[in-house]
Parts: sequence; structure tokens; C-alpha cells
Amino acid sequence: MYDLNFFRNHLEEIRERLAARGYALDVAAFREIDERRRQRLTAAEQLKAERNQASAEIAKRRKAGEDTSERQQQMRAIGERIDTLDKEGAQFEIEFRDFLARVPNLPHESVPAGKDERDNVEVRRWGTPRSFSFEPKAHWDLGPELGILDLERAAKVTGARFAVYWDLGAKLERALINFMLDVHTREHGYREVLPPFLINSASLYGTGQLPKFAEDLFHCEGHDLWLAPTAEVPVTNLFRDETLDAESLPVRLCAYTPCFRSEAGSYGRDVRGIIRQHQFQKVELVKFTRAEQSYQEHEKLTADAEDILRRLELPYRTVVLSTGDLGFGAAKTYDIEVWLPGQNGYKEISSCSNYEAFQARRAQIRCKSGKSKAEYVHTLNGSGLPAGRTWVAVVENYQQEDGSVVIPKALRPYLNAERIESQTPGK
RNA sequence: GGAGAGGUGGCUGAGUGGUCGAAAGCAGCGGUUUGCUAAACCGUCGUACUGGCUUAAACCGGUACCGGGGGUUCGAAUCCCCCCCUCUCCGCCA
Repeated sequence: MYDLNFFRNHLEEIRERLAARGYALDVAAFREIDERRRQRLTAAEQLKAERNQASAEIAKRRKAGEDTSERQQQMRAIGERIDTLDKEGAQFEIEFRDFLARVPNLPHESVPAGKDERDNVEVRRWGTPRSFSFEPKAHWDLGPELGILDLERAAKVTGARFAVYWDLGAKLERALINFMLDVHTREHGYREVLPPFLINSASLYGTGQLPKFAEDLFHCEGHDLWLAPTAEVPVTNLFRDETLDAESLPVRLCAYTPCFRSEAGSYGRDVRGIIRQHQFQKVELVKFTRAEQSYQEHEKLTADAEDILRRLELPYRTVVLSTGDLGFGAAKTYDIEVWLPGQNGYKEISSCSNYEAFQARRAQIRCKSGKSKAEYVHTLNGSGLPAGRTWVAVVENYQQEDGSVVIPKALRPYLNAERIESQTPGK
């Protein structure tokens, strides 16, 4: 969401900059919608001013004991005209808001121009993919063979794209979550928060999932409740409609939640294994900063997410998304990609974005210091990290020739085990 | 889920159909007084949209906003309906 005056006065410039991310801003359509809306608005307001005046006059005359029924009769007709104008105006207003709400954010100037993910630019690479003396397996083979991952029963109990973890598989997931929360709260200065997993539509509007991306979400029938697709939504909306003390910024929060995504439109992708699930567990990092801090904090947030992979000794690379690959509300995004031997390539594991004031303006999150006027904060978030994909990375990268999996040193205090060996689940 | 009480500006809190955008107090801001601080006194003090202004700011108008949405009325913070939230009690549940 843009500042209305800024938007109206910089239409051409915005159109050009949005073209870089593949969005065609229809300037003429906006002008027309805006014009139409304002016409209706001013027409209705003029009549209302007239009515207000007349009402005051009626009040005075009645106090003086005069008969005002004729004047009231006149005003009734005006009231009807106001009604009509208001109804039309409300329709145009919805159209107008909806138009604005569907315009994506401007890319930051440091974002490389490009058409799609092929134009993303690698900014760093850490660790060396291990060379195997045997053919490494994918987790969808390893997991079931070890008896720690059970997709068949998950399909029976719930359906496709859900998983059941057994024994050390379940413990590994839980260990990862605790490990990540501990690192971020103890080492990186984040405050831990446990938010609701269901959220209302106002929150989804605030972070930008609505109105445009309803089909990506699970909705609870008969309620204004949705399953959170990421902790970004409940956590960012924690301060919706609030004005924070600018001195208290940046606020750094981390949260564990399960995440639910309908994955509509990705039917053919990542069908094997647990790379793409309807439900996965994630630790999310969220920051609220002053405008001038946000890019510095963005770098730190990305580094904090990367640190989890370093501690787990998992090779990764970090890319900056090109203008064409940028998400709807983001001004700049780093993707962190972890090495997966089973796929012989790097796979996205975290997406760290600076939204600047895009979400803050929708969600009305401001900050204020002393006498100065309140201004919108910048919001940032990134996965730090998803437990599911990290689980995959651990299992695939630490697999041994005999089919067992060595537990990374950093996780051993959480698992009380050094190795996952074959077992027979639920039998 | 049932019964009751409530939701007013940054805060406290008045207001039950007509100069109410809203009393009063506190906080804030500007000033006077003062060796400094404090106190006292005077003034000021909401937000959004919108018109005037070449743009923006300032300024001058207008409209809207008293939890949200509808309705009655010439006129609604005030009356009616629906919803949400908070508190108390009951029921149910982990």
C-alpha cells in the first residue's frame, strides 16, 4: 500500500519502476477510478454541508417555536440524493482501495533488474558440498527406510502433502525448532513470542496476503479465521494500529508456528517428499525498525538465518532476488538456498525480506519519538528457518553409506542421540 | 453456549436527539514569571479524506470519525437492529 499523495503525484515514475518487476500499472485506469471517486465524494459532501446548515437552522427555529415542517420536507429530498451518491461513492471507494491494495511494492534501488529467478544474483556461498563415496539418497527414500518419515499414513489420516514423523524423526523436528529459537533468543537478540496459529482477515490484509492471495490460504468455514501461512502474519500484526516508541526500535521478534498453505497453483512442483507441504513447522524472524535502520537490519536478519545453517554445518548460498522475482510486498529479498545432495543442487530454505513501509501503511504500524510526527515503521521478516526443509537438509547431508544419519554436533544436546538408525515405526 | 455490565480523544472521565469533534482533569506543546528546578498563570493541543493553492508544505474551507456495520430522523455519541471485544456469574472443555 502506498501513500496516496505520493502515488497520485508520482504515477509515471512508479509505473516505470514497477515495470521492472513485471507489473503493468494502468495509469489511465487509476486516474479514472480516482477521478470518479472524488467527483462522487465532493458532490455528496457539498449536499451534506447544506444539510448540516439546514439542520442547525431548523434547530434554532424550532427553539423559537416556529413551524419547520416545510424545510424538513425539502431536506428529506436532499437526504435521498445524498443516499444515492453515498451508495455509488462507497462502490467507487471499494474499487479504488482494491486497486491500490493490489499494486505491489517498489523494488529498492539495490535490487538487480531482471525478469525472473534466473536473474537473481548470488551474493555469497558458504561451505563445500560433501563428496559422497556412494550414491546419496533423497530424503523421500531415506526417511521411510529409516522409519522416521511416514507419508503413506499421513495421506490416509489427512491427505497428500502432509507428513507423519516417527521417533527420532519427530524428535529431530522438535530439536531443530528448539535449537533455532535458542540461537536466535540467546545469541542474536530476538525476543520470543508464541502467537495464535489462526488469524483474522484484517491481519492478512495488513501483511498483504489479502485481498490478492486468498487462494493460497486455508479458510475456516463459517468464521473470519484463516490458518496462518507463516508466523509473519500474526507477529507483524501484533502491533497493528499501534504507535511504537521510536527509541525502542528495532524490535526483533522470533516465533515458532506451524504454517499452512494451500499450494494452489503448484500442483506439479516438488511432489515427492516433504519439500512442499500443506503444513510445516517454522521459526520466523520479524523486525520492526525505523526507516533509516531497515536495510542494515535486513542484512543482519539474513545473517541470523544463515547462522543456523553454519552451526548445522550445512552448505548454502545466498542470492538477492531480481526485480522480476520479488514477492508482492517486498522491496528487497534475499533467498538462502541450502545444499541438498538428493537433488544435487541448492534449494530455497529461507526468504528474508524488507517490506519498508508497505505493510506498516496497510497495518497502521507507526513510531514516534518525542515531538516529531508519527511515521510508519519498516517491517522485515525471514524464515529462521523452516524445520521441515532443514530436517531434509540434515538427513540428506548427514547420511552414511549404511543408510544411517549422523546427528549434527549442534543438535546433539537436543536429541540425546548421535545417529539415527533404521527402525520399524508403528509395527 | 446462557445471563448481566461495559467499550467516548494519548490517559482518566462527563455527555441519553439539535452550535458535541465532543465538558473537566492529567499528560503534551508554546509562552509569561523565575538565579536553576519545581510551582503558578495564559494560550495551544485528534485523525483521515477532500476543495481552494502549478506540485509539496503552510494556511483557509468542507465532510467523516465517540468498538464495527446497518436503520429511524431535517438532524444520532445519544433511539432501534446485527456483529466484535472486555469484565462478572453459570454451563462446557484441555
